[in-house]
Amino acid sequence: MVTLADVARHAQVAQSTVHYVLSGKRPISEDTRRRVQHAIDELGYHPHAGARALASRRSSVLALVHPLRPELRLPMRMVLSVVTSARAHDHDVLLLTGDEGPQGMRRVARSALVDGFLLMDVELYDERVGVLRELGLPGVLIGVPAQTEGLTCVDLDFEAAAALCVDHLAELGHREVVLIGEAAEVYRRGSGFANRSLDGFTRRAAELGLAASHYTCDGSPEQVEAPLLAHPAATAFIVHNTLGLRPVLDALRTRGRAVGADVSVIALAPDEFGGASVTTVPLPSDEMGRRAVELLMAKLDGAPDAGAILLAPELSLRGSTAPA
Amino acid sequence: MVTLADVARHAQVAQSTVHYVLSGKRPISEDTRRRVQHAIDELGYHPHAGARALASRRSSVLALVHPLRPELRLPMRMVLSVVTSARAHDHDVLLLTGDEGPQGMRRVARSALVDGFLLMDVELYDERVGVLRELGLPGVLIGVPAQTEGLTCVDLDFEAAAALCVDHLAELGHREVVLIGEAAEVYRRGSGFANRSLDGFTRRAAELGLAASHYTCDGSPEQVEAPLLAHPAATAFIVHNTLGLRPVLDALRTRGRAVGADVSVIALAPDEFGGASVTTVPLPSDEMGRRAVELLMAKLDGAPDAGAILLAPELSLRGSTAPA
DNA sequence: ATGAAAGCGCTAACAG
DNA sequence: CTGTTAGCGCTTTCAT
Repeated sequence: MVTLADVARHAQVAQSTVHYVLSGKRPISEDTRRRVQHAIDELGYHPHAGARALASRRSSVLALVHPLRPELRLPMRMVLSVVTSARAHDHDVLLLTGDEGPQGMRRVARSALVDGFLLMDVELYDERVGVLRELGLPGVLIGVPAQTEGLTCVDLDFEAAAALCVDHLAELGHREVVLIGEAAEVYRRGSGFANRSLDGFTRRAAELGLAASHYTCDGSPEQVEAPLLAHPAATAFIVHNTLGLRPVLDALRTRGRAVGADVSVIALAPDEFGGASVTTVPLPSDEMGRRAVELLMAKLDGAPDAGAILLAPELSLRGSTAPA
Repeated sequence: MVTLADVARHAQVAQSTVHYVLSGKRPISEDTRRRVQHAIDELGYHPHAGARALASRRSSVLALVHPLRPELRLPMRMVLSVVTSARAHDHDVLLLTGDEGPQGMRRVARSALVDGFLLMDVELYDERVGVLRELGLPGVLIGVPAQTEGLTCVDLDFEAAAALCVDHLAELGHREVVLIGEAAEVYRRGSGFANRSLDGFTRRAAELGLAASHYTCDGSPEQVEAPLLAHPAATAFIVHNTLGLRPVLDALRTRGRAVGADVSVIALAPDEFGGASVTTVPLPSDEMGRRAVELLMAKLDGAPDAGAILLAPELSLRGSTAPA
């Protein structure tokens, strides 16, 4: 392995000089800088991560924590965005899954393997938040829990997002809107995003004087059919259910209704679902991952908690909504 | 931070003694072992990862490398399986994406951040394989490249998998089979799995004397329809195209054909696709992740290359196939 | 069966 | 602007 000492010898300077050209924490004369840089390139030097972590008390690694409940969904878009953003700040990403539970977080924190935490998919009452507080390491939540004091969270403003859906449909002249939401269990579990979007939906529909109804949907044929049967004349549907979107579209077509013509459907879902033909208010996975990393980097540099940061929703107009 | 010295002081023994009760590399009297263990628990000691890596020249971290091409698919099932398996062997997982290119692999290897590599989604001619060789660190490929000498690879036996699909349909009495495969570009790019399954399909159909045809499919309506139009009387379809599966099923239904009754469809896809009603030869993501980790652990312990390990396909019978 | 001590490669405080 | 040096916390060799 090539060490700092090797580089120093090669460049005829002291170790610390090499260190300081690398860290930039000290003024270095142009001449030595060049000699050192040359030696570094020549020898192919890379600082030893462990030694660096030991001496500096910083590992330059972030832990990305998958929800503790053993549900098999990994928001890939966001994971990639997190890794890319972390690299842009010279950090790497360690993946932690729910299997190990809170112990996993304690382990990597106490062993100084990571400098901070990114919690994915945070729910209203999330075990990980307590662990984060206990550990005292910087952390950023993706998703908003019930209590946000002393925390930093990023999420889509689901209330505004649902309201935006209603607005769009109202502008198109629809007078009755039906929300096909997540499975009942999701609301009960206290998922922040599901409940907040339901609130936004209900409130905005009331403000605009629209008839509004809400159905939970677990994706089963029965629960997909239920809202359609109950509202045979409804012309506007909002689907906040990633897996239910396709079945709902299929069911509408089967009933001979032309989506984007005599019936409008708008989805609240990650962009990759729904494909190219469904009007959506997309979950900005890339931006959420990026913002989360940036907020964490700021915290590592001593910035104070930022509270709950809600990203403004945007309408992604495609072919599935039309005038009433 | 609680250090080895703290524990040693607390237990009235030497540092090295604490170390050896932890590592088990030396006989320790029952009495001291208890005292030390007690001190460890009492103080909540966790060894410092960086210090350990520095002294032992092992980081206990594996790099999981996402394909370098910037395609946005992360096989979540497998990632989770890899992390879980790695933890079972006292290792953590660092996620590397394509963004950084081969430089990322060099960086984490040379800085001793990781002990070995797991390459996901390896193609026939994969840039990462060369980098792996150059670095000289242990690595396991998930997917099989053109040259496997001096390597260790895990993958589903796609040739056998496709043959198994053909067998199943032949047993049901079908005499003509149609393979709806991946996008043309995937075959051209030299994806190992796509080409190998095509081989298995062609060969077995020939052996059994079945009429066989193959279509590439990019998921567009045209390419989904094409095979159905060309073979209006065909009763057996094999779909090796994750995203194309749903559209194919829809298109068949739209034409009034009852899947699982007058037409049979079998999918070669990860288990989560197709849902509960499609007969599949599933990609064993969990097992692949687990095997890959185990092989890598063995390599870290000095085991020789294992070559290409092909997992036997299994038929997962559901409702979408029926007698001709 | 246990202890003492020399590094591992880097950072940062101190000295000039 | 540059050099010297004392650790960081753990592993391992050498003693006993």
